[in-house]
Amino acid sequence: MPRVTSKDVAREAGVSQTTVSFVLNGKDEHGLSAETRRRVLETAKRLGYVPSGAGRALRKGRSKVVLCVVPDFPVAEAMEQFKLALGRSLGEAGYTCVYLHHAGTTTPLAELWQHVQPAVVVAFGSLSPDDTQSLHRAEIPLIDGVFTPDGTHLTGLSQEDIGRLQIEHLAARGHRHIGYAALDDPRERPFCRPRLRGATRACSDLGLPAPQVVSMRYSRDSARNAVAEWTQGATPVTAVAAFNDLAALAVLASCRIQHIVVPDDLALIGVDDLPMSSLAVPALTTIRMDLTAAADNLASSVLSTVGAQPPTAPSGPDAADILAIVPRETT
Amino acid sequence: MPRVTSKDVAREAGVSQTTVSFVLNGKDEHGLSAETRRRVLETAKRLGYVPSGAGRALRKGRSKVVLCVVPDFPVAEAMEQFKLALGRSLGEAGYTCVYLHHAGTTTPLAELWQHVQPAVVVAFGSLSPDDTQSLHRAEIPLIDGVFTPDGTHLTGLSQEDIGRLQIEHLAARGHRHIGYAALDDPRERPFCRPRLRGATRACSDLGLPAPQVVSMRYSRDSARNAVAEWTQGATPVTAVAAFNDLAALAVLASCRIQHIVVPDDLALIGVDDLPMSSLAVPALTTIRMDLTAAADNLASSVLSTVGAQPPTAPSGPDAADILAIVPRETT
DNA sequence: CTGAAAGCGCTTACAG
DNA sequence: CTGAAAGCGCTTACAG
Repeated sequence: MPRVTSKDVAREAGVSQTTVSFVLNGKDEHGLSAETRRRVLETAKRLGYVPSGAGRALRKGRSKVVLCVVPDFPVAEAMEQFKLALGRSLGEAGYTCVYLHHAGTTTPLAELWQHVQPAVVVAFGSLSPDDTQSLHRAEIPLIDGVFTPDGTHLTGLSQEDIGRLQIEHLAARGHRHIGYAALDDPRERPFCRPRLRGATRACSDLGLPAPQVVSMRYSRDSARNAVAEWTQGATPVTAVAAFNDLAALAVLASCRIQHIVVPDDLALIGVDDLPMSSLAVPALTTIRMDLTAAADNLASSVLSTVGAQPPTAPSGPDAADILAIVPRETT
Repeated sequence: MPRVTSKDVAREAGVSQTTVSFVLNGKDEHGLSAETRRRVLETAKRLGYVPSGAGRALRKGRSKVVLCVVPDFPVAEAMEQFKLALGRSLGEAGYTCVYLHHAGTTTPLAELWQHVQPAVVVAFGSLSPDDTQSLHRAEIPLIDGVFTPDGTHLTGLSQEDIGRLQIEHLAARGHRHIGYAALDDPRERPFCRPRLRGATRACSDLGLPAPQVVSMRYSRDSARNAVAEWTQGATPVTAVAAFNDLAALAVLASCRIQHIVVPDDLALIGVDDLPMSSLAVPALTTIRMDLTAAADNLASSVLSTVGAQPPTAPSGPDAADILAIVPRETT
């Protein structure tokens, strides 16, 4: 059963291929009669016509694919929700949103652009200068650094605000000497650094001493050392903001082993609201992100980049709505 | 800067477009001279020629894209590793591996096939009958149910073996009355059921009573009830195999609240080896999967489906190598 | 207001 | 052993 082409629709509707194309692509300026328009639409639907991506891409030099490049970063479970939401929004606008997982040395990305000819590339994390340049040469628009501080306006999701929110929560509970659990993993750095910066600024704004930063890994030893640093200094810390829930959970486990009572001896707040966090004993206070809202914001940015939508003012939910404290037992 | 086409290569190398195509696609049967071949290859490289995906797709009706459809299932962190490995293997064979996150009611998948014209569709989880049929009509090969029991030969990853391994480990530690923590989430069912089946069969093979199955959710209450069921019956259970680490961690937290000593009162084994599992107190015994090996196996299946590789006997690492017990403190 | 025709870059059946 | 030509399905400049 051969594929239904626009030629078939044209013949069946008794018009030319040109007219079919105009109708289907909403080229109003040609002033098609309402009747012609209706008939074409009806015929296309009746025949189950689906335009050929290859045909269009070949002709226009650009496909209707939005290529999202995901680097090797430790994705939160929540990221899946983000992908679903982004795919839905873009799908409604006629774009197919597709993910490429790229850890450095696969095929050079450069080849890929030409191979796939995406309408736009969305890079989570940051692309290498080489890749950026090759994209530029291919005249493919790039939306870069979605989750970095520079990308805040794209999603409404501010990494800095996350750190700030943690500090504000702890300060509101009366804490003045606060520790920060940073993560010693290069893949996390793009997230960790801005969060820490936000925390540091919040301390400064609130007149608190800067947070006592300890860099740790996901291991018991590492968490133990971190706790020791926080509790055994001259001015021990009474609360810790952790880069994420996993780090917080490591700290929590370590406290238990060392008989440090949470939250009385040490309060604790994470980020992510992992399923595990509500199960921990005591249950972990954390920050939840509404990634669906963030994805919808990103979809708007993407669509305005490809000209499928007028550039919107950042009207969507702003950071205040995207981030929410989930107060539990560790603070 | 206009794109380099095969015509450019032909002109530059002093041959016809036909010859360029033959050389680049390895059509040996035409008996091209070694010299011509060399010159074309050299020229293509020098000009930085990348074939147009759109051109080829339009001509052949099929692109060099492998489309992986991921349903809305709670992905383990480890899945990322799988994606990276699959992308690398397929990339080496000239295919671009791309992921579509599809939660039911986005654009009907049917449209997508025609839009993107993938060489093959790989479905994690199972596709709806409608989607399967539309794929069939479009004559696009489908590799379905990658992580279901039916897909075991594709990856070498057997869900049943996971359950079996858990039971064997517990039995070797002397446990005879074993509980199974199943998960009350439809999205997990494709994984949970076969794992449970494997566990049940292993018990039967070992002459043990069938596992006492309790279905739970990721919540404290739910875990508490589960533990109560296991410990307060006529013949209490001395060990629990959990569907995954998260369920095991919920049980572990619940044991702690109820002063049930793990592993002395109740032994516990999970699946996944989450980062969190080594941090728990006591640290969780679990099963780790080598998803890189599984991905390489899948890549072979995919390539042989598209005819890019002779069908391989399942030569890769088999289940025994893909699954490994990680013994820790809970057993 | 609508249509005929060209051309995007590729592959391949056919002709030399 | 190699090349000229057709055609995949689309969009759009141009002509009526």
